[in-house]
Amino acid sequence: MPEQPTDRAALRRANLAWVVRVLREQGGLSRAQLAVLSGLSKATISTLVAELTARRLVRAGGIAAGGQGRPGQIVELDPSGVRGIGLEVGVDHLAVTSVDTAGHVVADRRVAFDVLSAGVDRTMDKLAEVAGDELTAVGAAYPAGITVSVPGLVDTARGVVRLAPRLRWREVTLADGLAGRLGFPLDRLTVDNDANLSATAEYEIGGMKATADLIYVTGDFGIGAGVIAGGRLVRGSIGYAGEVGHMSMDPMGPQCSCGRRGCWETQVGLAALFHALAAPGDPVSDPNRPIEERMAIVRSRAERRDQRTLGALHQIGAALGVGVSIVVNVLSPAVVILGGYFAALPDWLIEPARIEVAARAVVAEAATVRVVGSDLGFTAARTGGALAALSRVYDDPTQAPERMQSTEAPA
Amino acid sequence: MPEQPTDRAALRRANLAWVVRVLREQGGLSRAQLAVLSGLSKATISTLVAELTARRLVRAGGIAAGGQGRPGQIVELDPSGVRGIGLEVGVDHLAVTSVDTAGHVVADRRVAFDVLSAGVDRTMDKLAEVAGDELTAVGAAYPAGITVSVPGLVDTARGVVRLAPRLRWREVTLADGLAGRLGFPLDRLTVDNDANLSATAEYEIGGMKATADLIYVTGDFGIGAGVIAGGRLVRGSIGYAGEVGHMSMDPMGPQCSCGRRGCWETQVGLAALFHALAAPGDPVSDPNRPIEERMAIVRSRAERRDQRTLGALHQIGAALGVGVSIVVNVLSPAVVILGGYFAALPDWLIEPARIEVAARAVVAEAATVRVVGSDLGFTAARTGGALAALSRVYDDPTQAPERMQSTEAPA
DNA sequence: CTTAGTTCGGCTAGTTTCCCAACGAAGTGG
DNA sequence: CCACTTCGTTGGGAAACTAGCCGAACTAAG
Repeated sequence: MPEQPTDRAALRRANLAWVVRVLREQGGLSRAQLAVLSGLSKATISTLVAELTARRLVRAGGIAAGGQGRPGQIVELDPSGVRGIGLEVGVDHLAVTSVDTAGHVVADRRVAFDVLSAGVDRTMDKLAEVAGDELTAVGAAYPAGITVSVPGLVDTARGVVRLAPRLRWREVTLADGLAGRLGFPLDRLTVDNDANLSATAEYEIGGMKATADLIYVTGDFGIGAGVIAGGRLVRGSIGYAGEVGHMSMDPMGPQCSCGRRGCWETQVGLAALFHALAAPGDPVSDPNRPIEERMAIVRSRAERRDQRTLGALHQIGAALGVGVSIVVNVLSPAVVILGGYFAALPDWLIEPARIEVAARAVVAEAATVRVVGSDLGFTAARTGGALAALSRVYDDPTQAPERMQSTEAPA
Repeated sequence: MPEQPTDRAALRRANLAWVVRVLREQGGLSRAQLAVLSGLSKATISTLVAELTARRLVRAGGIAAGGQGRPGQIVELDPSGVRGIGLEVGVDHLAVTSVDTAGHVVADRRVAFDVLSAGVDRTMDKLAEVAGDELTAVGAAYPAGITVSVPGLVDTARGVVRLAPRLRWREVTLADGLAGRLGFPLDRLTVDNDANLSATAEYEIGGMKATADLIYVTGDFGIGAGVIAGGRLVRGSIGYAGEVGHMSMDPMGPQCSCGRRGCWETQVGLAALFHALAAPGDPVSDPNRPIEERMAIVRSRAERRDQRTLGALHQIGAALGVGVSIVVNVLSPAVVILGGYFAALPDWLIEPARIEVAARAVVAEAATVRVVGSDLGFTAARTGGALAALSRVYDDPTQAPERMQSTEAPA
């Protein structure tokens, strides 16, 4: 099981990746600055930059202003060269997002689609169609990879969806199916859990970017978590880390769909929310309305200080905080990011959650752990997928194809 | 914060470390086998082995038997060259362990010492004395490092014990104090939490060795956990990961010393055990008896099928399982190792815990996660410390001093 | 406007580390 | 004893980084 030892090619790869990583974190830098930061010589930096330019990962930027002496020529990421593509399978929609090397979302499209009635094959057909459109739109840029976000347990190594109750999927060989339909290489097509990818998105470009220890909690009918520890995604031994929805919170709690009692999901899942704040027949509980619309109704009621709504939200926020405090005590993250519907009702859910966490975390921790709403909204998972796809090239820039010699136009 | 880029020295270090790591995991191998495993050339392997030999990390072993052709000369770790030293501060004792490169414990000494009445300074004096004796005993071998295990929250970067309630320590600059007293370089002296080090020991040499995702749970008055995910210790943003003792398990549970209700510790800590299985005045509850003796009494009662004892153990085992199931759902480890007093009563605590975990873990997980008792007993923490100290040299073999040229005796 | 000073980035020579190919060494099998 | 196989070393060569020099480009001062 020992990782590969390092040969010279790996050394080069590591240094190319280092340059890309620094440019990504610090923005444009001159070669001289890169040399100082890296400890490598200017000559080495120049060859690295030349190779990255040939691979269309970086390009010449402006001229560094100010200071004495010859100004440096800025080297910056080239947003036009490479794209990462994220796909998303939801219960009632499919979506695609494309990000450039700078981490900017250059395309985001969501199409309504009833996955349940379409079934696996027709869903894959449609997903391939959506992905194919985006691949065409990418044009001359190199599509570094495609990552599919799925709300369920995923065997990432094989690209198989083991179990996605909400989609009624079980043992779906999604990576194979898509690669075949798209003619896209299988090794650049991955499938992952939505919470994991959302956590990745928050880590890469979210408000708490580059926080090495963070946890993302999805708020939906099911509750899941994506865990990043020490700057690396924690998947667990069989890839099922973050399945926090079925933590036992209350031995006497209500029955859960999993058959047990008092799972966290029964306290803070969307079903619990609707049950707590609306009688049957209330439009808020109408499963045919889009979730954003229902959230808007809840928000307006809360703003009108409707007592039942406020009470329900407070109760759920508190239960949310109790669960979060457990995860905090296990993992000691710097920040817990609440996504999905939690982020849609920040004023009423996150504040009570914060109070519970502060009261329950280990003393010294309470002062440092932050609980915040996601600002990526419902696009977090697919954006994370697109970023994860990009990271293939970030981690090994030699994956990007080398451009022909710069055709120097003769005078 | 990008890590160091790779220069040639780092390349060499990585390859030296790779050889050591493989030899540690696979035992002795010939140069030819190492070349095949690594993908490096035989020539490169030869130079790597030569350097490691000069640094006394490996030595020539026997001759590989069997097969056609010239038999290979085995290269194996040299147990005499380097030592890792682990110190342990307990409430009623200090201890020291020394391990060699093969991971074998070559010395283990425990001295009774009342830390509470001695206070911080006298404890550090005594600890330095114990460590000094061991440094002398190490002789010609190179002491790679010293790691001190403390039952509490530790700032590992600074070597400061932030809070250790059982020792009544707060903000103790242990690394500085010891380094000064011992004349040992500060950068090779670290302080860490006992659960983290126990997890390290299990990962390095325990029965579940090399399991990349494992969790170690200490059973004592306080409950703590050491988390290894993806082969790396998870410390959390401020180093307080694994503080599972104060997870809220039951909103209506008994009062905890931390002031809240229903913490896991109140259900499965040693205090809960004694409370459940003995009336006041019972010798089992006598805090002046050593813990091993009290456990022996409990064990004999359980073997005699004493009803109160069996009931208490079953109840605690079940609560143990509920808590473990939460951690399992968050982290999806391959194994949960129960240490401390849990390991002393395996037949009566671990089996009920297993049943709860199987019933509560996410479906697919229940089949794969294992719950076992530690077989390192009460020495896990200090052994882990010694191994952690060794890992400094494993990770960068150039830390070990280079021996003079092999003084070839003239004929 | 000229000159001095500073910094940038490319260039060349040199070092380190790894790779390749060939070869002697040390066994087995006939 | 000889063919055969495999091991580990050796020498030549390539890849990648280093050191230091130089022209280029800009600022500052006279």
